[in-house]
Parts: sequence; C-alpha cells; structure tokens
Amino acid sequence: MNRIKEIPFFSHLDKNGLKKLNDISTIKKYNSKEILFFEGEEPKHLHVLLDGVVRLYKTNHKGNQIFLHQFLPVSLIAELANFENIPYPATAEFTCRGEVLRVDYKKLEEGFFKNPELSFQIIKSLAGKLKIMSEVVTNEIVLTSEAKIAKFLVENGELFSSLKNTKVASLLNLTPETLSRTLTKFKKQEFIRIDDGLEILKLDDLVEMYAN
Amino acid sequence: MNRIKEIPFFSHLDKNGLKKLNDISTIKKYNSKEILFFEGEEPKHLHVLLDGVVRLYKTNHKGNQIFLHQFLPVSLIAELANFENIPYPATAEFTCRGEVLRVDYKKLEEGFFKNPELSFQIIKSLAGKLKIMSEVVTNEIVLTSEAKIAKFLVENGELFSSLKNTKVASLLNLTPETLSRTLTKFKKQEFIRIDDGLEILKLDDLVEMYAN
DNA sequence: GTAAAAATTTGACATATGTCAATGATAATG
DNA sequence: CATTATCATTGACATATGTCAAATTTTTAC
Repeated sequence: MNRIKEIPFFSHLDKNGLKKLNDISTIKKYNSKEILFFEGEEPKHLHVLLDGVVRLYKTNHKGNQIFLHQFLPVSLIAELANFENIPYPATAEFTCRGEVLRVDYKKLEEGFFKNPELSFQIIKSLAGKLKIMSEVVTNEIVLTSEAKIAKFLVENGELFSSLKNTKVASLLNLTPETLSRTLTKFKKQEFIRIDDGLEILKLDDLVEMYAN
Repeated sequence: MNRIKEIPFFSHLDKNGLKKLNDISTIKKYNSKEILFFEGEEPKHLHVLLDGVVRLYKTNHKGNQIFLHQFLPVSLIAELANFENIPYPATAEFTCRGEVLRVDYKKLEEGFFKNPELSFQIIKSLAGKLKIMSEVVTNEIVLTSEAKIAKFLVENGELFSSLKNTKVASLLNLTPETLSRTLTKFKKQEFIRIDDGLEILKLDDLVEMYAN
C-alpha cells in the first residue's frame, strides 16, 4: 500500500482509491533473465515496473532478438496489450533482479477509468510509448547501420564509452562485426578517437550521416 | 459546428463545449497529393481527418518512401506530435481530395483535457496507433519479404486482387520485382493460383511462413 | 601473475533484396 | 482498331549486412 502511494501514476489517488487499488494488485519479484511476459501471451495484468531493468524485444525469423526498448522504473510496460485487448506484441525480460506491481486489469478498468488524473497519466505513457516505437521505426527501417552507429555515438556517447561493443551492437540490432568495422572506418576518417572513452572529432560529419 | 457534432471523438460534448471547440478550430479542404504535414515540421494543430484518405510515410536515406499507414475518416492523425510536443515523425499526404478539422492544440489542451470522456477517446486513439506501429515493426523488421507477402495474401486477399502489383509492392515496401518473383515462386509451389483474382490453395503453408 | 574466458578485429564468403535494362503483356486513349 | 502508356516478368549484377572462422587483445578469476 505504501509502495503504491509512491508510484507517480497513482499518487493522486485518495485513501479510498489506494485501498481499492491495493486490493486488486500484488507485488512480484523477479530475478535477472526471468521473463515478465512472452510475445503472443494474453495479458491479464497491467504491469508497473517498480524496480530493476526490463528489456523488450521481438524475435525474428531466425530466432534473433530484436531489441525494442529498455524500461527503467517507474513505468507501465506494454499497457497497449491491455487497452487493445491483444496479445503482447513483444517479450519482456528482466536484465537484473526487480519488482513489478501486477494490477488486475479488468478490475482496474471497471473501477478507475473515470478518473481524469489517471487518464492523463495513461495518455502520457501511451504517447511516450508511441514516440519510442516511432524512433524504433526510424532507427531500424530508415537508417543504414552506419547512420545508426553515428547517431548512437552522437546521442549516447557516454553510454557508448561505458558499454562493451557487443552490448552496443545488440542495442543497435547489429552484429559486433559490423559495429567493429564501422568504428574502424570512423576512426580512419578521423571522425572519432577512442582511447579510454569516446571522443568525437567531427561532430558535423557524424550528424550529417543520419540527419536529413 | 454541425460537422463537429458528428465526430465521434467530440460527440459527447455539451452545447457549451461544442461552441468552444468550434471557436478554436477550422475545416480545411485538400486536394489529392497535397501534404497535410511534413516529417520534421512543428505541430500547431490537432488534425482530425473528416473526409478523404491520407497516407503516412517516412523517407529513407535514398529518398524512398516507407509506407507506414493509411488513414480513413474519422481519425486523429499524428496526435503523438501534439501530445509529446515533438516534430511530426512522418509525412502525411492526401491520396485523394479530402477535409480535415484543424484544432488549435494549445487551446484545446487548456480547455478540454479535464474531460474524462475525451480522455478516454484519446487513450483509444493512442492505443490504436501504438498497435499500428507495433505491426509496422513486425512487418518491416521481423518478417522477410516472402513472409510479408504471404501475410498480405492471407490477410488481405481481397485487396490484393483489386490492386495492381506495383501498388501492393509499395504498400509492403518492396520493389515490384521482388513481389513478382515471390508470387511466381508461390504459384510454382502451388500455394496460390491467380486468374482473375487470388485463390489460396495451401493456406497452412502460407501462414506457416509468417506465424511463429 | 597466470590461466581461462570474453571481447575485438579481420578476412572470406553467403544471402536477401534492390537496381537496371530488356522484353512481353495489359490497359488506356484517341 | 491501333497506338501509346503502364505494368509485369526475367536476367544479370550490385550492395549492405550477416555468418563463420581464425587471430589478437582485453578482462576476469583464481
């Protein structure tokens, strides 16, 4: 109950509302690599990530994972499936131990959807998701690998420096080989330098590669 | 004003609400091939498609159009850009003459967002868009061309029969050549027959290609 | 500090799909 | 009906990116 009060999503609820919400929800702990839900599964709960990190991915025809997004607390996860009453469109997996609030969706719908503040929060969340998906489309369909990498270097330089290349490659849905080759190319062109962290030497040239 | 009353989105508004909405919106007509908005443009209005057909697409690095979705009346178009206050993520173009209701978004936000019924409609719309985007991702990233085509034949057989192959190819973001080759392949395998309309001979084999 | 494991780089090759060009088939127009 | 114009098919080739394997480097663990 105290946990629920701290969720920005529900923080505006009054005592009665909190109690009702508490009655239809449970908190569940997960370990790293545990699956919150599989692509294709029927949703019964609304999941609110309280703690830990969840990665969302689809699986392609060859069985490779296509990374879509990484969720940090506190966020709703795949609420689309609840609202549209469709199977989960992707798989959600914990990358470290964490916790979710599982809310019985049917009961939530009955009791809470008249609440304007909650509606507003849901709108925010959905719009955010839509933005994410739109970016996925841009990154995966519109951009070449080179452009994807250039964009990532410019926009996530810090993160790049802190991660192994294999990890970066998987975030970008590329093979480590492609990433490696592209990075050496960028180094040869003197767009970047890498020693103990990324240094961008020719920002404009990098940006040019993905912006239009 | 009468037009507004007929929009399901706003049909629940009372007289006063309708009047206020009417004051902040205008109806604009468009011809075929006219652009409603360009990718990257700053949104000022919420667009409600009242009449006509609008196709939404992105442009890739080579200047090719990547088809995302076709809107039929009555629908909100790219409201994401309004809600998130970001540039339009894609271009919207009329494929035939039509009409939109342009609502001054700032003013709408100030005056209407407390309305629970409207919020609910917006949630519905956003969730629908999210579903569309999720399908785009599935189609474009997860499936091979062959699978895309198989899926389209199974799910849109009627439409397939009524369209030229060039048109189908562009809906699927494929070249006509690839479509043609794949179709001949399916015919050779006796999955389909085409004479004066599509006939699916081996549904299971086709479905097998894209379902997992 | 050494051994084992993991990550990176590089080369050779595979593959799906696009591009271009030529030809044949259909449809549209006067 | 004849003539364009559009569409479909086919082949040869290009290209980006993945796959596999080997060599090298870096990191981790004892």
